[in-house]
Amino acid sequence: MSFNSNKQGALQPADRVARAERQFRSYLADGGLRYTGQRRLILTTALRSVGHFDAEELYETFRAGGEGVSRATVYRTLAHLAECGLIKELLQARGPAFYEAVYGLGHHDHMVCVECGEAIEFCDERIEDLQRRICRRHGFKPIEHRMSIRGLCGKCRAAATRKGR
Amino acid sequence: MSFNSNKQGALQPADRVARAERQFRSYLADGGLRYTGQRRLILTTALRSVGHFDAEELYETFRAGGEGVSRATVYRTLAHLAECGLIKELLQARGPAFYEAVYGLGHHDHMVCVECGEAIEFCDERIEDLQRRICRRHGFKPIEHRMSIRGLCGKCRAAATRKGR
DNA sequence: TTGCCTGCAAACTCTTTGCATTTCC
DNA sequence: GGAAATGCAAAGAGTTTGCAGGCAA
Repeated sequence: MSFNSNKQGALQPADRVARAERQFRSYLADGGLRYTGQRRLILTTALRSVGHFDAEELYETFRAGGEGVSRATVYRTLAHLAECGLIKELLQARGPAFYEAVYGLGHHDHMVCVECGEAIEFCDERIEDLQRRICRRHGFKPIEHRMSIRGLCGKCRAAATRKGR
Repeated sequence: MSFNSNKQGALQPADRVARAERQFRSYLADGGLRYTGQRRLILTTALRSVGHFDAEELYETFRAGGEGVSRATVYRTLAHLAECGLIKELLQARGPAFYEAVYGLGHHDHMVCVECGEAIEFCDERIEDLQRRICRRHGFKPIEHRMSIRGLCGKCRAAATRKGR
């Protein structure tokens, strides 16, 4: 929400940004892409951010600071940063909202295959218990929780192996 | 994805739908709302659904079946069903996508306060380990996971208690 | 008969895209 | 000099909303 200049000495001050910058350049170079001023600005601002942020906040920060970066560039660059693992989209949810009937059925979590989209349901009481404990420790009163694991299901995994690699 | 008529004898056939119907009517009555034909149709179709579905699929099912229910009504009714707990929105994410910088910082999950929006980060290695085991058991190869617990943070919880109740 | 509900279409929010122009290497 | 990036504005997807007429209680 706020993009400060990191004046209040954190653990890894500018060093973390410098390393991230190197990683980003390397990622870009691998794809024949360029490291432009806008990309550097977005990278450093995102990395210095405190807590969570969205594209619009970032865009407004630049506008307010007189640094011209268009909304489109912010979106395009965030996608790159997420792809190379420097930032992460919380609760990634592209496309329409999905529902499922839960009445009369027990609680469960999901494993979703990134290849075929299949959703495997599971429920582990030990995990549920640990979650409750963590909440208690933080004085947090849970209302509900969601857990989803993205990955490759058995079938797609086998198929991928068969195709070599 | 498919809304069959539940011909292949499940565990609780029409009974579950009947009970859910009662709960929905009660929820509606409490709010001075009405139980219309469209709402019944949406409720029963959603409850008989196999797996996950979205608003558009539901809408298309009605259109294909010659039952006229508008898109707007589907959206409005799904919100009601979710509010009274008969269905659940997977990965609820309204509004813009949120990001956070992760480079150089460890993995963690979130507790998000529904009142003030504060996000508390945590990480529990035992949970992580259990997740890996569950994946292995299902032949699933995890790429990443997300876990978030929605509830009331300590401060908001105390504030709510103070206000009576 | 009283409003809540519906359908329609327009509005809205967030994000992506096409295109002309600029920039980087 | 040529590919890639940018900015702009328009398009796109998904969802919500205003309003006139319909319908449950």
